[in-house]
Amino acid sequence: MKALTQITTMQELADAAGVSLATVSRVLNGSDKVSEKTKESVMELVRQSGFFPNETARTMAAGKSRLIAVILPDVENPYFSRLLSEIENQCVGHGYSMIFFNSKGDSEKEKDIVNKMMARQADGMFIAMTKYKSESIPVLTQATFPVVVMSQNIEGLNSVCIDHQEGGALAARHLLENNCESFFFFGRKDDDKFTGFRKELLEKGIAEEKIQTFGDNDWYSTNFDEASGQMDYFMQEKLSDRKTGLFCVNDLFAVRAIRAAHRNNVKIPDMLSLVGFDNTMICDMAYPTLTSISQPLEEIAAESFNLLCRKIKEGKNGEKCPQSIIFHPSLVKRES
Amino acid sequence: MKALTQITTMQELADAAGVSLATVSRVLNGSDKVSEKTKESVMELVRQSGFFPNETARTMAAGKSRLIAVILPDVENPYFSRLLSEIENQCVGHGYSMIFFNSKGDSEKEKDIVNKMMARQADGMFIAMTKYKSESIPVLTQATFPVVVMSQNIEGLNSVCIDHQEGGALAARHLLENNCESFFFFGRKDDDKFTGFRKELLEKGIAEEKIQTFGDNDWYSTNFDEASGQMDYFMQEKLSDRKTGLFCVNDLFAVRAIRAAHRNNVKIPDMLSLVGFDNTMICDMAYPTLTSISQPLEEIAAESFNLLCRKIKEGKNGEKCPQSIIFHPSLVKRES
DNA sequence: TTGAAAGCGATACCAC
DNA sequence: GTGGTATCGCTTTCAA
Repeated sequence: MKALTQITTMQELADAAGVSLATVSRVLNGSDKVSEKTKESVMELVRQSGFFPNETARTMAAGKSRLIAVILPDVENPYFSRLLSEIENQCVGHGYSMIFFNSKGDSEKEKDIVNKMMARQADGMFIAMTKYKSESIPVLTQATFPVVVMSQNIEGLNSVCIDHQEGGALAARHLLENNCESFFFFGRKDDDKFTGFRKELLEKGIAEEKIQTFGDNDWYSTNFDEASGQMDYFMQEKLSDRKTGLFCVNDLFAVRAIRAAHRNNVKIPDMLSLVGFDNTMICDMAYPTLTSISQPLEEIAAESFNLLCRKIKEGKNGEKCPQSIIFHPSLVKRES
Repeated sequence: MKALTQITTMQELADAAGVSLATVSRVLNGSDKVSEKTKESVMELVRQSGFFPNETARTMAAGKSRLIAVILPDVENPYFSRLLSEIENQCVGHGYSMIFFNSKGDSEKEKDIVNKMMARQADGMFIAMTKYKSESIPVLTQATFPVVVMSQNIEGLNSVCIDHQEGGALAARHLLENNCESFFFFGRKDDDKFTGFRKELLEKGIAEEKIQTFGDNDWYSTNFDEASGQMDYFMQEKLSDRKTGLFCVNDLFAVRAIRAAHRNNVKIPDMLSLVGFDNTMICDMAYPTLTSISQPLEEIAAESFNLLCRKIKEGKNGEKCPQSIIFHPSLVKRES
């Protein structure tokens, strides 16, 4: 007879309980076809021995791993670390474990990860991307598990995100209300945020030439020193006598703008009005505090998780009709 | 005959290659006891079919999962998100996948995670804790895999961290050099940082009553609104005519102090000199920029990983002699 | 309600 | 060098 603490397999537990391996399995999986009596005695033994079923073997036999992969472009961005925290909360709260990857926006890496996760029999995947046309999208579509994209609405894939154009429009409206007369976007021209920003401004009668962009890089990979240089240049060369409005692709860059404003003696919000994006914790840390476009992160995480779970349950059937959930962003006014 | 793209198991691959399952396994695991010729033909088939061996089955058969668990108290703290990023880099770079957990400093959660990870046959674990006497330590010691603690030096466990007392001493010296005459620590009295801070000040002839602490909570769980209130109170009631020095347990709180200083018209660094801890990205975002104690995060991550790998290789033998690696912190002077 | 046994897809030992 | 096969610890039919 084994000592209780030495029980490491269900067979040993079954022997100790005087039942069969199959019965122990049923008890542990909450099957109803077990008599209360045997269920109790088995559970008692489980408690006493502190037995945990081997999850690898479970995965192998059942084909489900209770493992969810999460790919983010950059956890060091407070927006993504917050997102990660919310997702982790959802996963662990629902009995899943989370495998995390930092992609740095590299689509080769993303593809590798998808393969790796298929090999691990992951049940599903969350991914946030930074490119609109990532080469990893086809791979994502053909994964053996459902994928939910959390950054943008991608055709053919389940997506949960905000309406970025609407975010841009909110920023535009705010800058207009603050009497700005020329407008700049720090980020890529093809960013939906800029599309919405520009559209709103044009509709409100702003002249085309009063709307410009700069810092046209992949934002996730731009190093901040370079951005700071661009901001300095902006402060020195681009400001007119009338009030200028600056909308930044994310809060991280907006804070760089604030620093550059200090360096170049540009008064915020007197000469320059500033709007960031993501409404991260750094908005309140900056001086002056940063006005920003807020994403309902908790809802995004929760709905993403619900959607993924639904797709996991649907299995191969549901994979043909990807779903999109679009949230509305909101403006959080602060001092900038 | 299966189509190439349908090959999902090593047996199928073996059939297609006209060799045995065992041979395929040898090829895939880089065994030398395979002729160049068969190795080439198998590899060719692997490439053509895009075959990936099932990692779950590998884990099951070999007993090693190439899975490493990481537990952090709070990814939203930029210090930890940076640490996570470095660790992820190490893990993925060395062929491991990383399962991530946010513990919120809850030792019950930590214990659960250890059990879960044993069930998943994790190869090792990194953990950062916030309590000196966490109840999860005994569980950590008895895990089936090696554990490396990344926040403090804990007896009986592998640890990689900085000398927190030295960090406190650096802060003290800096405040002394800046002519402060009274000294405050925002954080717990029993924090090593304070021990070192206080010791250094006393040695330099500062009177005991000139050294105080406030905000004596578990720092990871304190909500920032509460901290802001405490900072306001501090600014209003605790500053004397002579210059005051404030040392904060981390940068997050130090930034709250800066905000409170603005609100209460306290000039930094004229009336108040401020030192944070961790030297996170927010030091450069604050205004004035924040002087902080820096931890060599990249080295900490790299050495932690090396240590963990060594312990994994040693197996059951090496687990009896836990190792500690202590780094030196450094002061990064900025405007505060 | 219970038990026996067939997988799940690899690894690694033992023959040849 | 190569192949056959026991094995890892569980889930899940199928019978009883």
